[in-house]
Amino acid sequence: MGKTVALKTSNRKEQILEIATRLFHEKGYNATSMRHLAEQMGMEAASLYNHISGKDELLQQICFGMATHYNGHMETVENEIIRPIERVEKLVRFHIEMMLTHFEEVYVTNRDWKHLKEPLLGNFLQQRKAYEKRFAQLIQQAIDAGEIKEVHPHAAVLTILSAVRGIEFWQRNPRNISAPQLEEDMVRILLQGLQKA
Amino acid sequence: MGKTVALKTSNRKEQILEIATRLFHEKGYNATSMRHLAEQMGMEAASLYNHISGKDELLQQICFGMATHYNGHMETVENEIIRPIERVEKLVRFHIEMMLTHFEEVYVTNRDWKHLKEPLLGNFLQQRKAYEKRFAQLIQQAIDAGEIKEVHPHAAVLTILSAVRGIEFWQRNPRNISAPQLEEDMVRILLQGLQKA
DNA sequence: CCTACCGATCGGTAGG
DNA sequence: CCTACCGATCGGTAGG
Repeated sequence: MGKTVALKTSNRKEQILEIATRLFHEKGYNATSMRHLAEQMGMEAASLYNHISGKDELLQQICFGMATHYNGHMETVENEIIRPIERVEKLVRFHIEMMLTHFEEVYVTNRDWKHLKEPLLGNFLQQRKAYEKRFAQLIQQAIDAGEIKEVHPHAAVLTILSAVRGIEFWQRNPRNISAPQLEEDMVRILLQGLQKA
Repeated sequence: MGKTVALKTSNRKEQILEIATRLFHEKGYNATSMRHLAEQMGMEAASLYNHISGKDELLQQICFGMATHYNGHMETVENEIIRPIERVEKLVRFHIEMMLTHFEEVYVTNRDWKHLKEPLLGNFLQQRKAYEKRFAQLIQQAIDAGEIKEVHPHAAVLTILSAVRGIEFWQRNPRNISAPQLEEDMVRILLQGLQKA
């Protein structure tokens, strides 16, 4: 019986996190009230605090979950035995696919990490900075190998990350370009450029 | 004397708008309180309402000012007698330069336009959609002229606009890449691509 | 441009 | 999981 209760609590917590992710995405962290979240859960606002410590915790779960996910993938790519430029392309594709498959979590993390509180805010920024550095190093290796043009590695990382992030503005309607097509076009523009040779 | 008062009021309004732009950039629209804005102006919150109709008006001024600025430039580029790809490059450079020279206004517009209220929200979205369509048409013309690869024009616009917008995450410190260098690298990546031919 | 104030809403707690 | 409630803060108004 104790086990049942524990499981139920755990599921409840996950449910809250799922709905919070959706609401944060729709309205933003600040504009999402605990009362609205509770309403969507079919309970009173006060009852939420039996499952979570506060609004903060929900944002933390989302942001640090994403950070762990990205770091894990970076590790994998670094350990693959492939050409540097293939590593870069894999990273670009991974970022695009994360935008497509984990849209809400990525979106919320990108926009709302600023509302994390210290010392978690500092921790998060440190992780992101370290991630971008590893990304830039892979680009530098591709430059050294003569596979990529001699651009500033950090400018390249910035261009890639922000271009990909722009997928959040992409209109997902049937009359528009499809997801796989968007991925191919974006990878092509970033690697081969718009201009015809 | 009436003239003096009118002038003073006008200056005061511009002052409020300047400070509001800075605060909106730092904290976001929702998190910026009229009390904090008033404090920065050296007055009480209630006094702000002698110069402006409400918090809404400040956001409107910023967002529609930017929209007008971008639309005006688009008109200019469309009327220039140059090759299609040169038009595209001019637009890319204009967007980058706007991010560098009107940083706070562009940043606030990009992030906080969602807080505009109807019917202005609809009007703004309509303007943005029309702008992106004109941008896509210029790209289509460059494709037709054989100057740009056959990508989906909207994918290209999305990639360009979001890559440029990413400049908001760029660290402006002396140890980092300079603004003109960033512009050149970004234009080069978008037009010629990262990969060496 | 100020004092004084309003109704609304917020995140969160006490106690059961 | 609920009722009842707290202190804080919000955008904005009345009246001068």
